[in-house]
Amino acid sequence: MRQRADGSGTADQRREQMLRAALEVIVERGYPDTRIADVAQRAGTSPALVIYYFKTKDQLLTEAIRLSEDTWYATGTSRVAAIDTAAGRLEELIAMSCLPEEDDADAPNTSWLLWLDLWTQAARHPEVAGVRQKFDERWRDTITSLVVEGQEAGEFGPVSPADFAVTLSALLDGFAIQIALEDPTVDAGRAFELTMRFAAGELGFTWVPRHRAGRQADVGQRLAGVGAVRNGARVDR
Amino acid sequence: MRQRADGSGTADQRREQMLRAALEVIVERGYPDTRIADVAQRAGTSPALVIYYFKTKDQLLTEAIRLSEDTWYATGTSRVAAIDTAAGRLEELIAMSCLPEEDDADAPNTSWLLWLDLWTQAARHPEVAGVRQKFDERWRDTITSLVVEGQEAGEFGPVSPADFAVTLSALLDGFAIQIALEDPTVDAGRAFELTMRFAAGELGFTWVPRHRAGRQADVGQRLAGVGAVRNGARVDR
DNA sequence: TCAGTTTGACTGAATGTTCAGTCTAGAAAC
DNA sequence: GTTTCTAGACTGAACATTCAGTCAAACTGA
Repeated sequence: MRQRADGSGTADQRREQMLRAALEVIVERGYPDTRIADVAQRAGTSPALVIYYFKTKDQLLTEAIRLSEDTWYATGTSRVAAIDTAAGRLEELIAMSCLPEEDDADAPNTSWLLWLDLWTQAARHPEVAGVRQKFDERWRDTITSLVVEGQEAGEFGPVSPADFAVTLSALLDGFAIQIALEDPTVDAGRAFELTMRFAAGELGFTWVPRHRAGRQADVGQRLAGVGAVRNGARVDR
Repeated sequence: MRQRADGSGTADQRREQMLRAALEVIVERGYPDTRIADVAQRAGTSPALVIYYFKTKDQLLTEAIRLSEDTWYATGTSRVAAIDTAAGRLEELIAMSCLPEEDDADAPNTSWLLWLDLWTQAARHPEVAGVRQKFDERWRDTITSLVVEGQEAGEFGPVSPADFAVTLSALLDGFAIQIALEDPTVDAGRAFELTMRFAAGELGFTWVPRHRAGRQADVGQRLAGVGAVRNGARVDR
């Protein structure tokens, strides 16, 4: 609403700027070691101002994580919605939790590290637990209805959508850990491939990895072609 | 080696006492919020003594987590070794990461919460990262060789043991999160069942849950019969 | 056997640092 | 002139770690 003299923008912009700063710091230093002073510095303001906007440190961090999850989900599902086959949509869904986003300047790269912090905090802080719970439910629901759609379209076999959703999301979470911790034996590409194989086997559609020798090429392709819809999933049941 | 007058035992016992105390506190308060004073109090000593034994707080906590993982793995695998079919061994392996241990007084219940903390710390502290890395490798190797054994015995079909191990361990980690955070839709029993179904499907053996209506009963059985070997896995390929 | 010495276990009281959150007051917008 | 923002300086509490010793068991040598 208000335009500051120095061009720093409205109060809302100020808030978001701080939230983004907070996210960066959380990813770097971890949730508990994130200091208000760090966030303030990165946002180019004073600690006092940060507290002025967010009553407490916890509120700031919780809101930051919520923002991150929400934007991640929103951009991901919008990409998903543009795909016409259920199998393709599922592939995109899996890609969005395995393969790195192109890091757009205005979309803070949802780091898997953030998830680790989210889980750990959720264990002890009810406030955060609520955020995670909702986020997880939404995620599983998304998978569930995607499966139902695929079944109605005849693309997928008759498995229990709920069971499949629970299992797939667990698998993705597990791989997220490996990716976040940069496990040498499980990089993002392998996680993606194994997950796709699981999904294909379980739901009964055939899937062939596009670039046999090129997981990196796959990632590169994501980075290069923004609008290019991945169409490797072939349905033939 | 030395016996104290008050019966507090040798230095080694002291150390272990502190490590166990540390584990309890970590589970309760979380890794970063664990204070030396807490550990000292629970071990019935002074903060200074804790530092006397473990140079720093980090060393104490890292060692505590290592101890926990090692005893968990050791007791689990010894149970596994007593089973004669590969499918049965696999089931026990899965049970040990899904279903709660009987909480023996001298074996601190490996809480899944500990894993969350382990992962989060591993992300930022190389020392901890090493511990996790080794632990994970060992775990996947265990699964891999179990699969190979099963294949040689003709119990399992011809899947890639390495791929299966990576996928299964990711799935288990993912479920561990849900269990740790007490997700209402994914309790330990359901996680166990879904994981077993995945394993059975993937490896090609048939598996029927023992107590259809009784996941809880299943856990209860574990709690009751210590030596009773679970023998629900039937191989028939 | 026993004074003297060493050594490891242990403690209470500092010390110093790190931070979240407050206070005061000035600048900008309306 | 009043409300909304903003920052610098500050406060108070929490905590890890240090230090300067105490205490008792174990060893040593006569």
